[in-house]
Amino acid sequence: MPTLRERKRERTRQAILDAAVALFERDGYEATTVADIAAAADIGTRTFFGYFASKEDLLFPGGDERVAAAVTAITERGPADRPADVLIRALRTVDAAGHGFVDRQAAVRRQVMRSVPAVHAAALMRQLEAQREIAGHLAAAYPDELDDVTASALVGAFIGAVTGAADALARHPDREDGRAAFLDATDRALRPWMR
Amino acid sequence: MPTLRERKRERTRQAILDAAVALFERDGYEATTVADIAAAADIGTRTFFGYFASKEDLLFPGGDERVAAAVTAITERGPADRPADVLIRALRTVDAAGHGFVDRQAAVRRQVMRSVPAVHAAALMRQLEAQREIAGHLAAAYPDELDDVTASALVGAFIGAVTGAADALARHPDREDGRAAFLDATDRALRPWMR
DNA sequence: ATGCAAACTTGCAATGAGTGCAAGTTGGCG
DNA sequence: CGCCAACTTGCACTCATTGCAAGTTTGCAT
Repeated sequence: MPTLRERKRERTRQAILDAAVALFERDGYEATTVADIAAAADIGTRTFFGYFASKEDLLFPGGDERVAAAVTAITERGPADRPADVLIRALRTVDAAGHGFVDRQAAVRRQVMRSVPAVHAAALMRQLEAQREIAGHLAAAYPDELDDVTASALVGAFIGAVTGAADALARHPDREDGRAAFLDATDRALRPWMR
Repeated sequence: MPTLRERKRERTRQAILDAAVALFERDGYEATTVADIAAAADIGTRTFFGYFASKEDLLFPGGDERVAAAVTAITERGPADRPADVLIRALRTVDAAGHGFVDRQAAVRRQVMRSVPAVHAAALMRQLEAQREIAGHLAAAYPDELDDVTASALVGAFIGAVTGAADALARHPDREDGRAAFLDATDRALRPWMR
């Protein structure tokens, strides 16, 4: 069992996150001040920054499960798999994983990303870091054929295709065939690598 | 000839940019305040925001020539060119264009992007907008085979490969074979589309 | 249980970006 | 010449974020 201090810290952290999500949903991201959040979580405003380095960080708590899934796909590659095969499998895994559950956290994040450019920018930054990590693992998995730069180019191409499609789709609010269009578009963009 | 008002405005705008670049070079981006810049350009601090919406904007003045080059490549496509062929040619054009001239502006921008995450994030945001624009033109050029989403996926893949490689390369400060490694990496990542 | 050091909380004062407003200037044009 | 729109600027204000110093609380060894 974690120590009292740790349990307490975790509880406070959760309280902050819960308060923040509730306020963001009710008043919007920009209209909610850090002071509001701290008050709602019943801590001093100054204390907030002991838990989150910035207001933006509230929208990206914890690590990215998608990175973990990709790394797993790399680790569990088959002997006949080429680097591109591994990335294809990784995409499928991630897609299958992040399906069905609609967590409030993520819903708010998407909403805020649409309206606050700085937050969208922050998300892109995290995506870049994710690419770096995945590329590092991929290069390590194929030391004889891929150097860091080539692995990064490859991962960049795959993730770029997926996010490009997702971004384009996000700008068509209507469109009920979203998922199908997304799968079709990424499939066509990445087909040259499939076999 | 533009009106006096316009000439004046342009002169002031340049003065602000020049002052900013000089100060960024001397003291660094973060150590330079907007008030400093305004003072150096001999205008009121408040006036600064009538010329640039934010301090970050100083690093990204004017439109992206790379977008223009890509659009040109799309416009001047040959009858036998597939979408991917056009994008390949666009990359070559851009690469050839942005070669040789080392403008101070761009040098400062790269330097600042390395040290200030928020600025790097802003750059990624602009890149996304560039992708959107290019994808829009590409989809318009191939109305029968590409919809918005597929075009975006394709453009995302190409730009993703390039920036992935560039990012990886930027993290190896040493390495004198930079350009060669970059060309090799993007070539390998995009080869499946070449013919 | 006792007591000390490390970790945590908080208020206070600053800094710096960005904004709304209202008063004063200046350029464009009939 | 005279009016209107555009431009400039100072002022006051909101907010995120940080450094600091003064309390509090916990972990842990004695």
